[in-house]
Amino acid sequence: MAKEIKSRSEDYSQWYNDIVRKAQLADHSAVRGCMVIKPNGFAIWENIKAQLDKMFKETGHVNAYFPLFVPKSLFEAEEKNAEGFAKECAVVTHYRLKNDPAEKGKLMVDPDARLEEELVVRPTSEAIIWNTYRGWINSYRDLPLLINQWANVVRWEMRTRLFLRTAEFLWQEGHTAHSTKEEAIEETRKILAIYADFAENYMAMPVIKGIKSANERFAGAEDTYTIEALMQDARALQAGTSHFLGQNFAKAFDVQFLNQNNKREYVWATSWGVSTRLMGGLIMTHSDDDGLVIPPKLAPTQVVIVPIPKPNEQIGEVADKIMANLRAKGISVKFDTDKKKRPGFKFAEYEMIGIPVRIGIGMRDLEKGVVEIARRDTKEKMSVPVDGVADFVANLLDEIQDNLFQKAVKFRDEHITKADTFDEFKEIINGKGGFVHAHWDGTTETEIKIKELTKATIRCIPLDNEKEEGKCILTGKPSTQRVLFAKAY
RNA sequence: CGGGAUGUAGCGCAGUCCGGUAGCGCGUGCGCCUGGGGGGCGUGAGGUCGCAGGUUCAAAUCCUGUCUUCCCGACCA
Repeated sequence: MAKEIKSRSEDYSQWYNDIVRKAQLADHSAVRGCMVIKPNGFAIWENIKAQLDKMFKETGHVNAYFPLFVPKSLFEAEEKNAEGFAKECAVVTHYRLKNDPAEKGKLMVDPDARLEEELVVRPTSEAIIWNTYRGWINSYRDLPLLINQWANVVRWEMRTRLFLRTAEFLWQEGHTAHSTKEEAIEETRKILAIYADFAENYMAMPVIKGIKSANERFAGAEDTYTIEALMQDARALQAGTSHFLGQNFAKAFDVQFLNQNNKREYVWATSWGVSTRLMGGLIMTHSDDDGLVIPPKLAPTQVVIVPIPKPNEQIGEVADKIMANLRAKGISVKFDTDKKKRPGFKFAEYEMIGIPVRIGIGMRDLEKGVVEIARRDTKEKMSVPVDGVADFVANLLDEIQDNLFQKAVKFRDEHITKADTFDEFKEIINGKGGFVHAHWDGTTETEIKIKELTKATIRCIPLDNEKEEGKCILTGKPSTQRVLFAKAY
């Protein structure tokens, strides 16, 4: 059978689309720019969600749910935020349809059912949440308020790609209120650390923690912190953001509290989010020309057992025993008893959908008391005695998780390059790509100019950045540190 | 939102220029043979040609409109 996935070297975009389709992660829908997340894709998202949710709760956050619609007057209250999102908002103007008198069987918007005030479909929930918080916060005893919500949001994007940028997407958005600036900044950084921990230790996707330039900052924030990952095509992906909002929203929505000295103060705020975009990052960090590769910690099914050539009683017995042992260790496993498909076909199919470990059991193996274990990341195959399978697989899953991360780290590190002149800068951006570590004079004007000339943007100023005197690569003006540039998704 | 492509069977495509009532490969149903990396032979099923109008004796094909998807740009998580 012909290869069904375009190779990465031939056409990276097409490869990505092929993976999403062939691994049955998502489909396009009847609605422009909106996707259907299929069971294979949603199962991974559920794992992402479960782990993050646990981490949020361990740090004192609780979940709640706020409405999809935001009255326009609330939405516009925080000016910068409203301005930032205005161009991509869906707006509800009517609340009723009626039969179209001109065309039988058709419906039309009832012109008599215009809303007095339009409702904005949330592109993010700060407005509705801060309007609500005003009623919840009275005293310093009510603080901090640490709330998260899992929700869908809508941003009317011109150009969409499955998972990476869709008009509607799923995400979590945390919205916290604090009595001091320091505590809010600490919260912002704490969440960033959780995101980085999750990205690296669960997704096996190395990230750089940093702070955004003014130009790339979230509208309405004082500071935006980010985790930036690098995809296999050497383009950067913003994988999560955590915002220190200062008192902007507290002032816009008049959220004040009485401090211990009985004085009224505005609260300090944060917001933070990661979205289904992480799925895109996961795909583009690990997958290869044979299909999806999922790190074991997020794989809905970690191990699949394939009988060779087809199941019989003896193979079934061994498979059952192995499954029981694996499950006792908390490993998810599936036994493929489908008699209609051939082993070779199953091998290819499970590689396509990214199951980390495959166990092949045939009569020839059983005569020797072994099974064949194949790992998805390296395609390596090993013979392992039946009795030791559970321990072997448990170790192997850890090893795969680690190997995926190390491989990604190596690639990322090889694609961080220093540039000291603009010619060098352009050569790297247009050549090997990746992050370019270069001096910048700190002005938005220069940043925009560089973007116009090279399409590279400032991804972040790394938190662990070393201070270093230098000259801006474009203007030659003095600079105190290098920042990371890259072409980004 | 601008430029360029695209839409025909589940998937990938040909047919469109030069209108005449739809075809190929893969998949799929059934049968037999096979069986340690996407099997072989045989025999079937499956499409109001994206949608809506129009021209015509006749439209996948020509015209108009509209929508989808992809690529490039602008915008953006």
